Amino acid sequence: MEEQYDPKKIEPGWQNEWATSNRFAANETPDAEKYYLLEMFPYPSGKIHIGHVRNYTIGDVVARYKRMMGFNVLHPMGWDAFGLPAENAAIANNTHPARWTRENVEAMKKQLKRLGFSYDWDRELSTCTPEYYRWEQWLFTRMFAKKMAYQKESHVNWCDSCHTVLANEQVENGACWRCGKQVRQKKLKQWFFKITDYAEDLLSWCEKIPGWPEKVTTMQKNWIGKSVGAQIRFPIEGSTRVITVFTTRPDTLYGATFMCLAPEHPLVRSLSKGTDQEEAISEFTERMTHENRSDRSMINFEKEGVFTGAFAVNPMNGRRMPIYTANFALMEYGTGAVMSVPAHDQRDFEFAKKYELPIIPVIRPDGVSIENVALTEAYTGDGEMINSGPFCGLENRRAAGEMVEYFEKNKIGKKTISYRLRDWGISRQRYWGAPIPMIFCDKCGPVPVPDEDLPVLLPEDVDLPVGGGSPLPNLEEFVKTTCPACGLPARRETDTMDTFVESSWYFERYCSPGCDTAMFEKKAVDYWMPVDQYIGGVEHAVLHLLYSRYFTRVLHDLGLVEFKEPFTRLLTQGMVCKETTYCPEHGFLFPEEARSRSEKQYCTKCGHEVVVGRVEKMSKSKKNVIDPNALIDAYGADTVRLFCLFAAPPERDLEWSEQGVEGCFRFLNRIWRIAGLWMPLIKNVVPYDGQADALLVEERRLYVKTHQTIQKVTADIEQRFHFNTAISSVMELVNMMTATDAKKAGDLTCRVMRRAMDTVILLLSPMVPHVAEELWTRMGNGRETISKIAWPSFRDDCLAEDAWLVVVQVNGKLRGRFEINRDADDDAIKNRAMSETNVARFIGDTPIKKVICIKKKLVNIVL
RNA sequence: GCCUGGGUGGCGGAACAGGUAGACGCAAGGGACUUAAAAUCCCUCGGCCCAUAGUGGCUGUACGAGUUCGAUUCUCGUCCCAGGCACCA
Repeated sequence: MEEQYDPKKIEPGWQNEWATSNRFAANETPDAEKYYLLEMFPYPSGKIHIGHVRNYTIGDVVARYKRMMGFNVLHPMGWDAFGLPAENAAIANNTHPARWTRENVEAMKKQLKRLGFSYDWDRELSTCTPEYYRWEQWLFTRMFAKKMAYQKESHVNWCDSCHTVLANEQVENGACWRCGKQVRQKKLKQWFFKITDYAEDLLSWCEKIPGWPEKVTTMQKNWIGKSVGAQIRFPIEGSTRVITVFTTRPDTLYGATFMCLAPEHPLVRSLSKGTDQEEAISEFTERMTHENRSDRSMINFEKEGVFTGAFAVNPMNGRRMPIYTANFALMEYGTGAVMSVPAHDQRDFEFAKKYELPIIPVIRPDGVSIENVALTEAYTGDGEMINSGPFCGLENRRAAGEMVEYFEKNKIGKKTISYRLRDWGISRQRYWGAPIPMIFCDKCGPVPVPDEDLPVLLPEDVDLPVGGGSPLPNLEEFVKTTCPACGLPARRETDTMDTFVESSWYFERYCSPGCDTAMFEKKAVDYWMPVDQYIGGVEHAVLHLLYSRYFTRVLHDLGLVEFKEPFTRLLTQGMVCKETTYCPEHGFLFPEEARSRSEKQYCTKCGHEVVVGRVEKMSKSKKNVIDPNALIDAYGADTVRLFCLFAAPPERDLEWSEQGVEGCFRFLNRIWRIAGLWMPLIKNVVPYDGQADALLVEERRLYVKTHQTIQKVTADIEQRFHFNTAISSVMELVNMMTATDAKKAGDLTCRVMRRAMDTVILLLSPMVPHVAEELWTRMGNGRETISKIAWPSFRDDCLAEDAWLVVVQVNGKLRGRFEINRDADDDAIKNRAMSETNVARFIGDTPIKKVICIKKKLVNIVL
């Protein structure tokens, strides 16, 4: 095997081999233990980016490893194919979203195949096909029947640039998650999924999915935002009506001195009617509706409010509490009304200072008197109740409980739990999505499309409006229909579903992707689900992952699946980053636009010195991207895969380094060379498999190292997916092999060498499958694919080296080291330690207090 | 402000259960081979100190304390960085 390592020559052949033999097709085999490995499917943007490569490489290693471990592995891939970019691209390129999407899928599939991922392509699915969204529509009608899908008019997040509404989760810092434009409030009638019904269940199960990173479950918990408190009813002076507030601090009720209502609160206008505040209120609420929500939620937003002219009565002490409307009160949370306790809430405190409202402390910190001290900020801690009638003197937390009991007895209020989570708004005023299968009839109201009329096909013969927005409302033949209930003319819903709906059940669809009688075959889902290992970016922590958990519960309660949690284990891989280069004149530069000269870099356009900026997430705008295709051309898929795994552990950010890639390429070359060098000697030799003791020193070292490496690599993959350290240990083994002289090798050495060589190839095969297959075959193992070979196992009796290296400390400081036979006892080790010259020097005449001896490791002599 | 991570050589990163800090790789420097270069191979590589150059000494894992025979690892406090949430009553 004199030829050089040339990935171009070997990779396509193996990819072809895997494809034609349908090697990675998965079947339900009840007696085999299943393993469902899933990576988040991509949006077909047209090109695989390096983040995908990393994500899918990690997944592929696990899939291939689990197969070698004997699992029946399901490893599918598909396309999250509905979505806005297709519409924008279609307008820009004068094509159709369907065509644009189809072409992108083809291009990306080709790229994925070039990377050698072991997918079961028979299960490929695309969410924009009627075969897929038909069942989503079917589910929608079932959810409608259960009132799990409902319509309501409300203030929604509207993105002007995307011409559509967004769910709360899809607004980041007041901006659209997709395009980054500021979102504004708009009143619209929309379809919602009642995710709030599952708030408690979703929250409590966060504790029951230990295979998820704590970071993600914490983010979900925060998003759900459970608060335990009470609802309290306040009578309105001179009225029979009451205002109900939600508070987490019922213990502070005696300190409530005023009240704030959200500007949208229905009582605001009616209370002010006829008072001299009417005009001011009207002006204020009008202004607030124009104020966009993102501005209103800015931290430095000035607290502002207007007196309504009315008063509420504190049910405990009869205090008159002026009712305000305030910009910080949110209609969507709690009851839209707040009892304000300025002494114990910082926000209320600031408001009270501004409008000169009374501040009455009702809790004092232990042993501190605050009654007659002017407060500079609210006291939010615990303490002893004061100014609180019969509750004075109690510890405030206890008082809270007793007061809630009192409320319930006297019908003043009750214990209540509030969640931050809102229902999931799924209507999108866009074309390229799954039509919502509803019909509006003047007589019957909203009527679901009957099963036999599903799917409601998305019409393909349309012209997209150039300014954006959906063509569907103007498409007569789509809109006009008849009511399935009464047969009279009716109108079709023209909104489409949020694309996060498709991705909330695709993992179930993979189990039986061709099923045309149901969403999925129950038998297949029962076998494969839940997903054993899910891998993807952390950016979906509260979007896709929360929606998917919710959907699984819906399916569970419809009796369609047996489980509640779709993903048993979750790995969120870090971003791929690269250093940026910036020219003061030309902005960010591509690497090839900077020339280096004497340690510094200069812009090729203007000669300015270039600022080598910080390492940042790869993005087109920063010009620090790299193209996977070009990399594969230069180094081959195996090198690209290897680098993605070697440069950092998967959950951490990965810093891209061209030189690092080069290093990985060199490593594969080195293996190729050693294999070539030893091939004539070991090709027809039986790998050594006996005891280590029967070998000579050098052979034994290599043999033991081989077994140690198997142990280490197995543990690294099994326990933590730390492929970087797994690869390091294989490198160590290879280094030892390099040091073995082929010219002096006897029969036994060759057999040990063959064992080492086989081990290296097998251990690396999930990571660099092409070169592994090639070497495996060339070693004379036939053209049997390597993934059918079992993962190597190690012998416990071959892990121990002949001698232990023991280090000696005196008073905890390292003073010497020696090797000693592995069956030496403690006394022998201690004696040997004391006799070390350098050690003896430090002991001198000082009496020894204590000697600590850790077998195989160290001796510490304490003076 | 709150919640999660994280801070180790010139760089990416190791150290599994409190026991040799810096595995493995990159970069750098030196050498071998070569007419030369590339490739390859070998050596050195945290900092400082020493007439003894060693199996040498001191110091070193953001900073300051503590527990321990021994701390990158455990505890407390401080600083910095990244991500998430943020007027949620």
